[in-house]
Amino acid sequence: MEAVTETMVAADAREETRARIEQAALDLFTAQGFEAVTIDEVADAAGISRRTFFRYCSTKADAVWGQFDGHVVRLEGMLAAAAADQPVLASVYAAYVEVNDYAAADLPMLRQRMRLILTEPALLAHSQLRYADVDRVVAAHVARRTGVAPDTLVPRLVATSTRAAATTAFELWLADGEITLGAALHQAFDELAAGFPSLRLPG
Amino acid sequence: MEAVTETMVAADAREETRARIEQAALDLFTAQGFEAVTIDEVADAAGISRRTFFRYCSTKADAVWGQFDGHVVRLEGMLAAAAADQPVLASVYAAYVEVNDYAAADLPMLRQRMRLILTEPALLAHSQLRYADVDRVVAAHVARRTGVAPDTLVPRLVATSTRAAATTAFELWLADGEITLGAALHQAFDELAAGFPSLRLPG
DNA sequence: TTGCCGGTGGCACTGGGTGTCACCTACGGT
DNA sequence: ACCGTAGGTGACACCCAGTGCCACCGGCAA
Repeated sequence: MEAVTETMVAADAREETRARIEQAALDLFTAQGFEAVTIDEVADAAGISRRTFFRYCSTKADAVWGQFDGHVVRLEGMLAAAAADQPVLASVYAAYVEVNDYAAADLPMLRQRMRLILTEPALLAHSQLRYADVDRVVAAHVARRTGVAPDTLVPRLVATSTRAAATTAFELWLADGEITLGAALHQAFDELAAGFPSLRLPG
Repeated sequence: MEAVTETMVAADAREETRARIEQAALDLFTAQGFEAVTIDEVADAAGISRRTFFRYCSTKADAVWGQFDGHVVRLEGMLAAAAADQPVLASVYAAYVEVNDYAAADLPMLRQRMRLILTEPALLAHSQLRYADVDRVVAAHVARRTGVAPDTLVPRLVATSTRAAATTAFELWLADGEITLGAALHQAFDELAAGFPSLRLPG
């Protein structure tokens, strides 16, 4: 459409379309609610056909998640590269903080995305499927480090409860508005790793 | 259909129909997979119409969960009745164990149900919506006990991570076949409450 | 008998998701 | 310049979950 467009290779055009879909979906879902928006409306807003929408996003809910697969891969890489002498829980904690260390420019979109995911029931449900991938990666890391099978108690429990901590940190970050995402993660992980010390303080 | 049926009041007939739907759904989903079974097939197997199915279960996934609302209510009651001098985490732990103390006769159906929920992606996603109710109840209890708002870090974190522990215990119970559900819950909660002590043991 | 009422089934409709095909465009080979 | 191919796209038809509406049928009270 413009001078820039002319020089675009196919991959670039694809990426640009993907971004348009994502932005259209986030805006429409935020304005009208996830259920109230039709895929036809998202497709129209993104300037593509309904059929093409499903070639980019396998599900209506997928449109909200963007490049989440890349996050899981990055998390996996960080865990694999963690220092061998670092305590297991600390390595998981550090990887979660690092993978969620967004540039300031990305924070508004992240807020929009997470608000939708934590607010809209259908998206909250769908999130479980995405988080299951994260859990597998974390459980595999814990299992490797402790020398047990990945489907035993401790790896699974560490994976699910650290993810619960991360999700809680996101909720806190969304609701507060003041606190940093990193600070929220820090608080949540400290509570978890120490067995909820603040519950033992005088009421 | 039989002599017993003649004496049934409306409420009894409704309960009997509900049970037939649940059993038909569990069996069909187990045999052919959740996605592969149509609601028409479940309705036919239960001897009702498709439209009536939706009067008993608001969702295809709901057919698997049975009387789960009652469990949440019971959990809430147990937490409210917990001794005031009992540590908060211990009261949550005890309530989870008690609400999951099934009669031996109910265990096969529970196994079938939980296997589906933890195995089928659509049901796993849906479970997040059911568990959100549990989390609210637990968070409210922790908040009441600690004198903070229910939507702050500690209540939310305790709720999500204890539920993560319970879910992990269910996974363990399903996969193992030997271990008791109560024993699995015990192991998971002990790990969680002590900050994952087994991670500090020699490799 | 009449009128009401709760549960049921049938029907039509919306909307998410998939399979299929025809088209078009960019590219490499001749 | 021509042709063939391959990948992205749009249009269409289809399946199925879920909803609204109405007609029916049973029991029950006046």
